[in-house]
Amino acid sequence: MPEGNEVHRWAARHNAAFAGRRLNVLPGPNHRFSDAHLVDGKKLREVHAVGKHLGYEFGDDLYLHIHLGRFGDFTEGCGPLPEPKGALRAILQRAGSGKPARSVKGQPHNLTCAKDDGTQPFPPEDVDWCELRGPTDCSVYSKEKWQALLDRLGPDPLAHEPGDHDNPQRAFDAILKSKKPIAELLMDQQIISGIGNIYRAELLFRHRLNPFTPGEAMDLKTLKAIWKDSIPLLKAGMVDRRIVCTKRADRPSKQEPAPRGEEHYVYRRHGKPCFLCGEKILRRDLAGRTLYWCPNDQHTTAAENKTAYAHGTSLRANREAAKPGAAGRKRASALMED
DNA sequence: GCCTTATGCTCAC
DNA sequence: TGAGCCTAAGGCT
Repeated sequence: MPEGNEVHRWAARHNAAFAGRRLNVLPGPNHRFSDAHLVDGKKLREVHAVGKHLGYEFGDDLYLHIHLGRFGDFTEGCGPLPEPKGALRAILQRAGSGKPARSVKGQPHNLTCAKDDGTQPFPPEDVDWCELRGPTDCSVYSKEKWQALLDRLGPDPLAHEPGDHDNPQRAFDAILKSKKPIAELLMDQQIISGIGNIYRAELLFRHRLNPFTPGEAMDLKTLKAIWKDSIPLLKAGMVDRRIVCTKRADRPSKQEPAPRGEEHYVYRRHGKPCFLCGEKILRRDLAGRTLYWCPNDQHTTAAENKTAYAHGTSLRANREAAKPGAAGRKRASALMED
């Protein structure tokens, strides 16, 4: 369930564990990874990460493309493979490994993958295999197809190789030309790659921005500040498998690390008081995803606040209510009576 | 056990 | 713009 920070972390770990080695690449028991045989037994050259996409380069024009989507996740282990389960999609395993089995579901890590920072079950050098579950995509690309994907993606705040993906100017230009709200533009992977629903909500709050501001009404200085802020925020993103966006001084507890419930300013805090001003956090659907914001600190208008979901009703009921026409309202009222 | 929700994306209309 | 797909966890009955 990653945003760009976690995808880059997997790339770093899998490079350390698997790059330069021959791998067994196996489909799960549900036959949904029909390309496995194309890369099985081949040597992995390098793992690439751009935005939320992973590319396992096996040479010979073969890139295993993995996109975790909302639900995808890896499990890592050492030694013999565990019993396969139904939802499993793919396994990457060092050819010829055979240590005692240890496994752990995606664990807390920082992007740096420090070996001895206390957050690792074991260092990536000791990882013999990984299992993949629930990805949106797991298929083999040609180099041309991989490159076409890269060309389509906007700059990535976590890009570490000089080139297009580390140059934000393209993103700034696209935003300043658009009439769409900034909250929608920040989620658009063709504009900026790697930002997801948590970071967009939290970045907008950290810069006290009205999420409904049209891109063309933004100013370049603010866009540069958001970009600059996003880099350390994404890098430091994972603490105990949580994305933490609050500054220590802003947390009610003033504690470090952030206690549960104090990781985010607005994300999934609807109905709760803003840490800074006490106003209730609002939420609504925007382009198919839930947007969270503080009406006071983010200077939204009364009309904009009126579009927020009613408290105490389900997301589904609110989505139905937002649909035009009497039928939608009827469905919504039926749901709300539950 | 059912319902809801979730860090995402693609395709058809 | 809406439907569909992917999986797991938590809250509720």
